[in-house]
Amino acid sequence: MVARAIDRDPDDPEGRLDLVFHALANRTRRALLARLAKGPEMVTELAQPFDMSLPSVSKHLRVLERAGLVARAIDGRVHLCALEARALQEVSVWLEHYRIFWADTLDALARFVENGESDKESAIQAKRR
Amino acid sequence: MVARAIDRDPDDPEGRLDLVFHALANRTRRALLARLAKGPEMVTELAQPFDMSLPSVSKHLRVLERAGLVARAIDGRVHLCALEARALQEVSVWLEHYRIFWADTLDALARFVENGESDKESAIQAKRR
DNA sequence: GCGATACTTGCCCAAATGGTTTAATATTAA
DNA sequence: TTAATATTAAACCATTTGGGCAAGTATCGC
Repeated sequence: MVARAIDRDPDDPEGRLDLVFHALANRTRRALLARLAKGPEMVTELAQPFDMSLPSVSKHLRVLERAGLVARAIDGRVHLCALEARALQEVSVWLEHYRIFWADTLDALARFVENGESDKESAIQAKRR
Repeated sequence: MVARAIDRDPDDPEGRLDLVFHALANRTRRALLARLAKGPEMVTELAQPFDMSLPSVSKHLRVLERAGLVARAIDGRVHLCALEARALQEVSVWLEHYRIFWADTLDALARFVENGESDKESAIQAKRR
């Protein structure tokens, strides 16, 4: 009844965002990405630090792969996984539309800190806007 | 068996990321955010464009609220909802750690476009790195 | 060939998700 | 006071998720 991730058209930007955000909404998968940020790794090595069975990690990797966050190079029996930033960049583009909503607040809060509370009113003002 | 969203410690950054990414992993909720980016709205107005029952939209709003993406001001029987950017900013901070992984590729591709293919090799090089 | 190694697949299970409909609650207006 | 409005709550349902284990499939080294 609910559209499954696997049914989503990969050419549909909303569908890709569904896949990417879903993939990121799990701390094991985010930890895998953090690991891959240091360089490519094979599946067994990736799974090693997790208190979890290998098949579970394998499934998490597949979710990341389908989201375009991980690329896989199969070399014999070893699957080498690497971070694929394209999908993260799509998230960044999406986020950009909302940046205006916190930029002002941050600027004002930064001034507030720098000026030692003297700019408190404008900080609150910015937050309310 | 699996940790539920509601069980997550809101002071735990990973838990907050779980909540935010999960909230964003649904196109109805992203559409609600896009709507709220134009200004605060009451629940009924927010729900109006969606081919979905009001209680469903109400639940989506609660998910967004728990993730810190939406703030609610109750005025009589009307609940006014507003975009709350704090949580999106956390996503931005998280994403920042990975920016380096696509910045190079983008720079090289930009040069590639500017130089009319003359820089093709370095673009591919950057992509491979 | 044959065992060890590196993975994936398939099946099971409890819990979460996303939707529905029907109440319930609270506030406003007539 | 009574009816309409705005919204949530509760109960229900199908599907997805995330975990486990056991079995399958390649591939490598001897």
